[in-house]
Amino acid sequence: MPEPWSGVREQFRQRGMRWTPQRRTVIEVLAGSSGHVTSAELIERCRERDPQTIPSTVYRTLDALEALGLVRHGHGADGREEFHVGPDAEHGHLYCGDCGARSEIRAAEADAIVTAFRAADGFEVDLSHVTVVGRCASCAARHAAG
Amino acid sequence: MPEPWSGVREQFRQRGMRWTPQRRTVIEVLAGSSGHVTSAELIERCRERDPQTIPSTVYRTLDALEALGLVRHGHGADGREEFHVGPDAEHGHLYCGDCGARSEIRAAEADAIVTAFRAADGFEVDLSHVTVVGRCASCAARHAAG
DNA sequence: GCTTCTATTGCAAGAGATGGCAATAGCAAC
DNA sequence: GTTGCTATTGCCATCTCTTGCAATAGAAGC
Repeated sequence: MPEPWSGVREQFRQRGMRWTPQRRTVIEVLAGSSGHVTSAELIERCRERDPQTIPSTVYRTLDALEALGLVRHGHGADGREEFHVGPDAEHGHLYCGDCGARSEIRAAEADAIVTAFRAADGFEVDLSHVTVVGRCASCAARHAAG
Repeated sequence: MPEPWSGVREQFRQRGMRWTPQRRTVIEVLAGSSGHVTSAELIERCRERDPQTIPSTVYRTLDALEALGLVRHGHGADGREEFHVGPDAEHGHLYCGDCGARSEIRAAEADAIVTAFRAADGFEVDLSHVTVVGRCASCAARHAAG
């Protein structure tokens, strides 16, 4: 099992949580995923491995993994849940409302956001939970022209 | 009917859309609201005026009003829909994941965000659709201390 | 007022997400 | 291996939001 999943079972046990086949399924699917996954995708892929998969169990497993810091969740532009896997979990997203393009928020912009809020309010932004909606460069240009 | 609702009926008609009792109900409720409203609240208040209110009609009316630019919708921290009413519709939100406190993003921070993305990607941020999640000043302090 | 066109409604069905609760099954201890 | 505690599961109910479709009812023209 690739990092950061190799020690999950022990992490669970150390916290008095149990290692179940259902959780193993979810974690195997996550280990085979990269970047972002929507809940629907996750459930779908879990069902490929185990057709008996129950959605609420998947959601609860994800909650548990989030408590362990192994995944983070955020909400996409339509408000539906998305999960980020792995150590590069700390990033937000840009979403173009016109063409649907998605990209990650880069360090420079991220810093601008975090710093602006920290300075003004002392508010500590949770970047992984940020989805910024708007219009990407090409759509903005097309819109301005046409 | 207070601004910006006084001319809604005409705006509807000019676009070939119809003025119906159901829409009137929704608009009256919106006119009596300020700031943010969740869909659930709206439906609830519409039912107080007209117990026959059907949720899907409310949602479709809100879509129509958004097309007219009279309301804007965004997604709260939990991904559920929220509507902003009136001319000050263009603002984002801060949400504290610890204590649940909500506040509006002020002009200074808003500028920092908009400018950062415009400079870096040419991305035009739709502020009204931004909800930033994190930890408010007092919760951050409490967390750092305890 | 009556007719006609068609935007809207009401309803039913469905997907996504979440919580309660009884039954199940990890796993630690013997 | 067996026992006991209780974290989890599976299922059901609920809530939010969306879509399709037949029936309804605005509103413009006569």
